[in-house]
Amino acid sequence: MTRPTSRDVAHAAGVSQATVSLVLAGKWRGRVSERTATHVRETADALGYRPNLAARNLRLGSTRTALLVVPALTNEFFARVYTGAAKVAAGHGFGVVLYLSPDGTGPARDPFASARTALDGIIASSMATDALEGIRGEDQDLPLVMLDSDPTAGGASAYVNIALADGMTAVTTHLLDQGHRHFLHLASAVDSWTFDIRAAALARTLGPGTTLRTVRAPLTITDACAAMERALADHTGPATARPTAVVCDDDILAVGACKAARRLGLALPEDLSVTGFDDMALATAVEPELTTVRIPAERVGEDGMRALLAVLEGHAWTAPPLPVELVVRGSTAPPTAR
Amino acid sequence: MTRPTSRDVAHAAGVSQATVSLVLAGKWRGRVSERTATHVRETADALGYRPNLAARNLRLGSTRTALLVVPALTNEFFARVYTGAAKVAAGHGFGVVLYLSPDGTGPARDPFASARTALDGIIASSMATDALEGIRGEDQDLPLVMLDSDPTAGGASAYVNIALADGMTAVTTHLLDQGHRHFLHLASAVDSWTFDIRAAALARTLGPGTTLRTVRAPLTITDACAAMERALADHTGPATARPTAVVCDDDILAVGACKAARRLGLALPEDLSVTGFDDMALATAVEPELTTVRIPAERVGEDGMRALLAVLEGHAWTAPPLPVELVVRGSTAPPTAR
DNA sequence: TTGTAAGCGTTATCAT
DNA sequence: ATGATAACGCTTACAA
Repeated sequence: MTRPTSRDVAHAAGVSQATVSLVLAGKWRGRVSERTATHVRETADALGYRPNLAARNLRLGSTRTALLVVPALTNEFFARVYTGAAKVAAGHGFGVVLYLSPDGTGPARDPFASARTALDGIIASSMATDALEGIRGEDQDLPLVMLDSDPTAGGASAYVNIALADGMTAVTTHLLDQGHRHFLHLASAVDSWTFDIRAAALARTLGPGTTLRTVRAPLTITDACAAMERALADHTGPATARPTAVVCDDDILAVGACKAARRLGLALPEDLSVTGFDDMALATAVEPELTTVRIPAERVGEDGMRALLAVLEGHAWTAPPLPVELVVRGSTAPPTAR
Repeated sequence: MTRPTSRDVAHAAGVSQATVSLVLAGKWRGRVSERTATHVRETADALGYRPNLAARNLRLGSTRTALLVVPALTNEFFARVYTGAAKVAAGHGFGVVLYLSPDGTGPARDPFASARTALDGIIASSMATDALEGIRGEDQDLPLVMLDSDPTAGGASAYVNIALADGMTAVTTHLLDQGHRHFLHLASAVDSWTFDIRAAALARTLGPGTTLRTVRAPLTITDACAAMERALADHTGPATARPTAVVCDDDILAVGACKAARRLGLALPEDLSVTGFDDMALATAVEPELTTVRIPAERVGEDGMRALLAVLEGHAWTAPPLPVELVVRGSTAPPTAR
């Protein structure tokens, strides 16, 4: 037996298709008698009727589907963003389909070919500005919500931002208070606004009498470790002042930095303090646990979906940046005099 | 201006809608002249025509969409499975929509309500057998591919399996060869076939003259650490033989076990050997790096999608279990005599 | 209060 | 080689 249609339900209940549609859509107030309404619902249940979404979408012209564009899922941050977005979407009868932007944050190539669904809107997380163009070029009038991206770039329907600068200022201040003066910034190699803003906040917070050196690495533990080993190797001689604190753009980078330090025989946190960013599961997996900045990743996804829903209903959507929290753990300590 | 339809393209090109459809579907061999075919394609490009998928789905009765059911995305294993499935799907013009089964592996409640798409098939990963019923109950005739699940349970259209028993046997043998005799099995608290088979292989491989104790914990680092601390606390006195090797169902559990050991003042791997399972990024994040069993997670997703595609084309699909690989790192060593 | 009918954009079957 | 036409299952005026 094939799946029952609304016509089958109508026939079985002895009413018209229109009545079935009205009842099941819940908009029958004063248009269908209470008695027939319940009767229709019962027969629909009995037949196990579920509406054909393709037909509904065709008729309605909307699919109640959002596309979430993220660089990768193996990064726990984006997995959490998806989880949050999907949760809010489900509560509103929406679906979320993922698109993994191929080259990390490079221009997204035809997201519609792979996410084979008609879309009501797009949510993009931590994308480079030029990647935005790649998406927007396809469909100029599709609502676009940007998460964790440059709000001054324009072009999007709404922005969900995070108080990243506050977070970076907080860790930096924490390290300064502990007496650190020589900093190494282990930055992400991908050129993205979300990382630029971290660098800016770090540089701004460091006052006079401090030194700052920047090293970039791809967002993997091994890459970060290698980059860090090279960077610290420059400081083996007593000529230049070795940094006593390493500020990382990300927990993954921080873990790599810790590995490198250990390989070079440095004790953590006595010889070197290391800080992360994001506070993912990784941060408490390692020893010592990472001092880091907690980002409410699920909340980012939730607000992204809320913003999209608002835009779709014609409302503008704005909200203050999501607050972050400094989490002090064992990977930071005052520098030991030597 | 609204999006152009095939009718608009037909009108602009001066041909009928049917011709447009044939040309764009690529099935016009000997039915449409070469000249008009290229003309149609050009006008379609010029107008920026893209077919309405809702209409196509309605007409064709299939959506070219698969539902992938996983317990959670924050577990890197499932993120990799998704990535593999999505990659293969994209190559065949298919989409993959995710459904996060709420309670880890509990019965999935109406996956269709949240993944609001008509589906061509379902791929379920590492689900408990009763969760299978929850899904299948909705649509009896929908193709179902089970990943990493009991192939003898029946009911699915195809199974993709992993040589987990081989992997567990390999780690166990590795530990036995190193001289370990007293084992602790840190098992997953979720009751799933994928973990049952690990336990069975472990018990089977341990010969006479060995002891085995089992402790269960939820799949988080903190839970694993707590469970492990309780378990090892029982062995503080010299009365009972403290285990020298902890075999874990998962890298996450293993990391938790390492933390617990360190808190109790045990040195790794001298005082205690710990092994993981999966070989996720976590395994090399910690110090010492985990001896573990590498599972080709992306490959699992890829084969799952391939199996579904085969089933949809009416072919049966079978393949040998995916091979796994023992990766020996620093978390295991011969037990030190005391 | 309920039924009739048109149309959403596509593909497939028939004529021409 | 091409065009007219009928579905696919649903929603929503409008008619009764």
